[in-house]
Formats: sequence, structure tokens, C-alpha cells
Amino acid sequence: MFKITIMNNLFRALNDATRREILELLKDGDMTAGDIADKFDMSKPSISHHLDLLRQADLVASVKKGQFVLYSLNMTVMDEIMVWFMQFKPATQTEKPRIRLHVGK
Amino acid sequence: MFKITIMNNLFRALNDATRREILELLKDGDMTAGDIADKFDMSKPSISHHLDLLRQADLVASVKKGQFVLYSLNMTVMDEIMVWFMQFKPATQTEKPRIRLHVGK
DNA sequence: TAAATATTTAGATAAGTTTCTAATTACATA
DNA sequence: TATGTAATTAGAAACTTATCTAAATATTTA
Repeated sequence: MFKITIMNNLFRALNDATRREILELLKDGDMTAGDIADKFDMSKPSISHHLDLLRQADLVASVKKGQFVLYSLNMTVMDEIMVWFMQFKPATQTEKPRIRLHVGK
Repeated sequence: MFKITIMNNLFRALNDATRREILELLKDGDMTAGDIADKFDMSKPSISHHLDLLRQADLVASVKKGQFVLYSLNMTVMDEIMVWFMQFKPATQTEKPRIRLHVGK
């Protein structure tokens, strides 16, 4: 169900405060690599490397726009992680009514 | 809202396939350190170390039972992680009814 | 109390990660 | 086409992590 290398890439990417901050920045809209780097007290190559790990985890996508590279969040992966976490929720009451007043055809 | 050291511990703990497997084992019920170790092709001290990181992240709790140490999942932290992930869901329709037929006092 | 069992701690090693500076590649424009 | 700007790649240093074996601690039982 959850491929192990995918999970490894995912949690590896999330295991860093800078990378999590980058994800939070991208919540508010796409940004170029340079604009992202400007938000941190860290060299551009370091940020580039962080972006690479986020891309490997499919948490962000990048598109070249002329001279710039535009980065955007990938929500669909977030959804998949949530499914993984859900397995730990105790087999919870499904939303099925316990009493049925009327039975249709 | 999300304390950084807590997040660091959390994602550090999750960033390992063995530790994630331990969490999945504990889904089905509490286990002793030895029983957990028996499920893996890895030395007991290594498993002990993994359990320590999971405990630091508050993902598991441990209780000494005589000679044994019993480990159990901590669901409440899972819930908190989910809240963190939720911030990335696009500002989704809140469950507020758009039409109110009757306005009470 | 001595021996057996369960678990953790200590210390070492190999592998992986973060960060830097310097160099390279790609694109835009004067 | 030469120059400037944006971004990535390469390579190195410092640090962290995963794993092992050996040793220590705690508990039970003969």
C-alpha cells in the first residue's frame, strides 16, 4: 500500500526545519528559487539542495520560467501522508446510523 | 503553534522504516521490547535505541512490568501531526450551512 | 544468594546529512 | 556576442545517525 522508498523520501524531506518552512512559504503561493532563498539566512546552493529533496519526495513541483525556476506545493502527496497517519486512529465509529427509522426500496 | 523541537523530534522519529514498522506493530496492541526486537533482523540494542527515539517524540509510551518493558502507541501525538498537515489543505469549505432557515435567540 | 532472563548503556565504526565556497550552466539583454 | 542574473552542480568539512558487540543494570526464580 505504501511503497517504502516513497515513504523514506517523504519523511526524509520532512525531517528538517528549513524544508518544512519552505513548504509553509509555498502555502501562500508559488515562488522562485531565489525568492525562497532570500527568506533564509543560508546560501543559495543550500536552499537549492533542500528544494531538490522536497522535489524527490514529490512535495513540491518545479517549472522553469525563462531564467527563473518556479516552485509550487504538491497537495496530493500531503493527502497520501494523511492516509498513512489515519491507520493509527483507533478503528473509529463509522458514520453509520445505529437506528434506521425508514427503510427505502 | 507548533514548537520546533517537538516537530524535530517527531519527524526525526518518523524518518526511519524500522521505527515506522514498530509503530505499525503497536497498532495491534502493546508489546514488550523483546517481542518487538524479535520481529526484526536487528540486534536488541539497536531496537532499544529506536524505541528511545520514538519515546522522545512521544509517539510511544513505556511502562515497566516487572522484568519487562511494555511499549504502547500514543495516539494523541498522531492527532497533532495531522493538524500540522491540515494547514496545507487549501482553505477548504468549512462545514457552515450557507442558508439558515430559522434564527434562534 | 547465585544464575538466568530482559533491557539498556557505552563505545566504536561506517554511512548519511547539512552547510559552505567555487565553478558551471542557462537564459536575457545591451 | 559579451555581460549580468538565476540556479544548480561539485567537492569538502563538520556533524549526526544507524548499527554492532561488550558491559552494566534490574528482576525473577531455583
